[in-house]
Amino acid sequence: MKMSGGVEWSVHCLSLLASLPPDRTLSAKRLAEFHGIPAAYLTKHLQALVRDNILESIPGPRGGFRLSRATEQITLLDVVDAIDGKRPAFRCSEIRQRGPSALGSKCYRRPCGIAAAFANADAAWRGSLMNCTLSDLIAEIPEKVDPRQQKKSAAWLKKVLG
Amino acid sequence: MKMSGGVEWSVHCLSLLASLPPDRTLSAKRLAEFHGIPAAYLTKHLQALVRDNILESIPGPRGGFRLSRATEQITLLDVVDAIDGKRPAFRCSEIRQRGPSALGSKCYRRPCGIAAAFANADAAWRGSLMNCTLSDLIAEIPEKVDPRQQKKSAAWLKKVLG
DNA sequence: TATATCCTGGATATTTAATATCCTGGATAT
DNA sequence: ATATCCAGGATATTAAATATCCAGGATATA
Ligand code: FES
Ligand code: FES
Repeated sequence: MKMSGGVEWSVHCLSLLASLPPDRTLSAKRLAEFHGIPAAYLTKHLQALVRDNILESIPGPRGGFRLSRATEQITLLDVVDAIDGKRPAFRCSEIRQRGPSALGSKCYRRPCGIAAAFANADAAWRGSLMNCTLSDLIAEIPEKVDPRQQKKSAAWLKKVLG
Repeated sequence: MKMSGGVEWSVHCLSLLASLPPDRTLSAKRLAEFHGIPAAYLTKHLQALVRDNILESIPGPRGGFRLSRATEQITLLDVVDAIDGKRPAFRCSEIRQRGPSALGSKCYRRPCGIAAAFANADAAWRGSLMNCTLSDLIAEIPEKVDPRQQKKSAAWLKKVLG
C-alpha cells in the first residue's frame, strides 16, 4: 500500500507557493528546479491540483501557478484526494457473495462488518488529514526548519521572482 | 493507494476458522473453495499469517490451518501488518534535502513537518484497526449476516469436517 | 512401508498501477 | 511576431500486485 509520491511533491510545492507575494506565480519548471524533481511529471500533479481548485494556473510568459484559496482553506486531505484519488485503500470485493454458501446478491444490502471496520479506520485517517491545513504546516516552519535553509529559500525566491 | 486484496481474504478466512471446533483445521484448498478464490494465491497469504503467528499450520493428511491465538488477541492491524506490510502509505523521500536551497544531510535530524502530519494520520488509522479484534467482528455476525447464509455456512462446515 | 494429503518456499509468468517523457495546441505578455 | 507557459493526449518505462507451478519435507492412514 503506497501513496503516490506526488503527494509529498505537491504539499512541498504548495508550501513554497504560500510564501509568494500576492499575485505572483511560479512556473512548473521553477517548482521542479527548486525541489530537484522532474518537471514533466510534476506538471501532471500540478494539473490535478488545478482541477480540484487548489491551484490556479496562468498561461503565457510570467505565468505559472499560485494558490487558489487561503492556506487555512487547504487541507492535506484536499491534496491527497486530488493527487491520489478519493478511493479508500481497502476495497471490498464482496467476497462474501462468492463460494458455495453465498446467497443471491439481493441478500447483501447491509455492508459487510469487515468492510465497515476498514471504513472506520479510513474515516479516522481522513479526519486526521482534514484537520491539518496548509496554514498549520506553514506556522511550524520557523521552529522546525533550519534557519539557514529558510534564508537560502528566500534568496532563491528573490532571484527567480526578480 | 490500494491495500492488498489478500487482507479481505485473510480476515474472512480468520473469521471462518474461528468458528471451527477446537483443534480442527481447514486446508488452504477448503478455505479457497469456501470463498471462491484461487487456492494457490491464497496459500501465499496464509503463509504470511503463519509467519506472523496469527495462524498455525499442520502438515499432512487431516492437516490445515487454525488460529494461533484467541480471537480477542487478533486485531485487524495484525492482519494488515502481516499481509500488506508495516510500511506506512506515505513515504517521505526527503525532498527537502534536494534542490538549490538544501543543506548538508546533517542538518535534517528532525522529521519534516509534512511527514509528521502524515505520520499522525497513519497512527490514527492504525489505532482504529488495532481497536478492532476478530472477536469484535465475530460478535456482530448474528445481527449482520443473513441467517440463511449462516445456516449454509454451518452446513458446509459440517460436510467438510465430516 | 507405501501412499496420499498438505504445508513451505522458490521460481516464474501475467496483469495492473505508478512513474516519466514527449509533443501538439492554445493562451498571453512583451 | 515571438518567446514563454499551461493543458492534455499519447506513449514508454519501471515497479508492484496478482497468480500459477513445482520440488521438498512432514504426517496420518492403510
Ligand atoms: S465481503 Fe468484503 S470485507 Fe466482507
Ligand atoms: S521532506 Fe518528505 S515530507 Fe517533507
